[in-house]
Amino acid sequence: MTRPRSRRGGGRPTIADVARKAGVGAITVSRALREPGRVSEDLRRQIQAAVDELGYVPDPNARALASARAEVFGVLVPSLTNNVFAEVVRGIYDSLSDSPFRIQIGNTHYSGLEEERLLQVFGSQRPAALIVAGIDQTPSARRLLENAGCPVVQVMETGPDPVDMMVGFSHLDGGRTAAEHLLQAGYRKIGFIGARMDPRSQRRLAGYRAAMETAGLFDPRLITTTPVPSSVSLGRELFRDALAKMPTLDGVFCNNDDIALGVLFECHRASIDVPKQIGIVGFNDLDMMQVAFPSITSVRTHRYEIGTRSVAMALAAIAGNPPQQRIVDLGFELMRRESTAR
Amino acid sequence: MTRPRSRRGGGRPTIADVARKAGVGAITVSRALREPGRVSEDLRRQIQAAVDELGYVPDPNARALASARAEVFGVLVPSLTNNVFAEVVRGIYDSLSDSPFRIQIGNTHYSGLEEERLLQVFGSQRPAALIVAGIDQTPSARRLLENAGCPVVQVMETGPDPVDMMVGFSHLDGGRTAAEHLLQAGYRKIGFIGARMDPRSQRRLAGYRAAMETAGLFDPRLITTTPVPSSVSLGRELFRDALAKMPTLDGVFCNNDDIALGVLFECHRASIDVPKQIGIVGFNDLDMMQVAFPSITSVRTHRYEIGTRSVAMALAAIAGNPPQQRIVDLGFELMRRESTAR
DNA sequence: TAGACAAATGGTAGCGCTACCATGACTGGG
DNA sequence: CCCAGTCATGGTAGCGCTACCATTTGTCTA
Repeated sequence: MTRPRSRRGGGRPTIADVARKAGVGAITVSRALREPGRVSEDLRRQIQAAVDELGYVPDPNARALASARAEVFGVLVPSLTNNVFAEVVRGIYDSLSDSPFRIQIGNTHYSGLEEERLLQVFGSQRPAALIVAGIDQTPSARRLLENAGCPVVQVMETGPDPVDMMVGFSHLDGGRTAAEHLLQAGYRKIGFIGARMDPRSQRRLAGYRAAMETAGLFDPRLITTTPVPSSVSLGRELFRDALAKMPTLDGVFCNNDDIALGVLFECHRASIDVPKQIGIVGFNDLDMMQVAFPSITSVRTHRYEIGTRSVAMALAAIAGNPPQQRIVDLGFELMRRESTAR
Repeated sequence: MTRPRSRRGGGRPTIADVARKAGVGAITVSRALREPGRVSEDLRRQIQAAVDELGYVPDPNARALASARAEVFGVLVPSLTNNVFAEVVRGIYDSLSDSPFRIQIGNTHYSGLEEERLLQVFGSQRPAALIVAGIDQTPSARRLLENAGCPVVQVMETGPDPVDMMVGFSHLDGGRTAAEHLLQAGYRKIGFIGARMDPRSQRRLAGYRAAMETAGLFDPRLITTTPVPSSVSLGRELFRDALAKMPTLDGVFCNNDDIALGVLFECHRASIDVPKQIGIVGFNDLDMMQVAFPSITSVRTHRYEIGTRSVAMALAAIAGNPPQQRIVDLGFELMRRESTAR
């Protein structure tokens, strides 16, 4: 016995209601909504009128089930509050705001295991594309990405071996450039200060180290790091530690701008002249770097563009035109400012 | 003619595969996964073994379609990069990480129309709960929230008329407290500097104004605002404008900490003594406020807790125990620091 | 010991949509 | 003028899961 349209769903209009009202088949409604070109002008108008009148909104869940593909971009980042990733995510959102795709963000907390778990969760939805931060996935996470059955973009870094596509830049080169700039400015005892030493920070450190070794000035005691998450106050503390360890320090390359700001404030507090006694270089070039007094030299990275570019590549791949260039290096730019001008 | 299990879905194991392998009905598998208590110990073990062996992961789309309810929390914030909302979102994520609920974030860009559009999109998924920033929804957005058919939590602010539940604090009181503090510290020509004057900023301004009027010191020329999004560099510029307009300014209450930091840097640059010549108060109390030199007085808000609390309330409501207290005021705390200690 | 009742399990029928094929109406080339 | 080829439309059969109702078995009370 068929109950009379019980509507356990709650009474929202369905595609069948629209079809009935427009006097066409359900499929035609479905097509009119998804591939308007394949439905005649006339019917399209009729259907649109019925849609408007009923206030019909397609059910994305039913759509995903029937087509075996959800209109969802899965995005995996290690942190939600770190401004760097927030900018990437903003770029992704802005690029997708006029598309039918929804976005689902996963926060891995810098954990490979959490990344695997989230990849599993995301994969179960059959997303349209996946955007993941970093290139250091665990072997099993990498396997999940390879078998995701959708375009995958690794962002923030470039490397030799993409799962599918990549957009980012070389953190090693960025670190080297920062250190070389300090060397050219005449600083010699240049420290490295870093918090939350994730793989990208490690590569910046490696770049710093390469530059220092080339100059014959490397000394492991110049390095001060901690696994603790980065913050301005931590920058201050780490700088104090670094000075205690090596009182003759005359420059610092900071892992990121928060740390650099903490260093600057500690210099103010301890009446250390910047840039005369200490040169400071940050990383990412947040807005505040140019406003600080003195303004702080930093390596500008193109975070928002990484987000928009990754979406563009994924959309192209979804449309069947995978970009010819699978690895996109957006580079970086050294912004020279007062903090290293002596 | 039934084709032999065509699996247009792509060959992943389904609940029927698990049921067959475990020698039980599909429903029993479904129950074992969702309400283990209702399935006998024996079968539960058998089913778990089959799930593990096949690597079965339930399809959330099919689940949502069948149960008319998606395991999704919809979250609407006006900005992704503003640290304030990022903290709220982080609290939401952390509270939900061990639950089956996924999170979908919408970025309204401070636009009521965009908020309506996103509410429509979210609603079509039949989310388990909605968390939205602010209490100033457009009438039609409010209607969408009322008819969402799920718990709704408005966050960041409290007000008299919740759609369903609320977690936040009074921005008016926060603004008043900041201004009163400056007054008590002996400042008289106290300016208000604000960017992106969203409704919350407007209420902070109203609180400032109330305090100034009570003291008989209000002057509209003390107010400097702009609709432009907030940033540290903008803080610097607005402070310059404010000083040009009113050279005798001796204190500023800043809309937020970014602005306050910009003001501090400009003071450094212009050799204006803080706190002697100018007192500065920020809002939100980001980490850097306590590290700045001089450290900056700010109104600490409990953003992460707003996130965790809103989830707790929503989960309780989903479980059928809506909290007795529908409006939760988490308050704020004035952090007195060097920038107002003269 | 019968009857009532709860606990454990299963079958059926969709949820709302789209893939896949079928159909009929045209079009155009030989 | 016929038939292949295209275009517009529709019907059918699921996608993978769960709500809703059986059905069976065991347990307790009168």
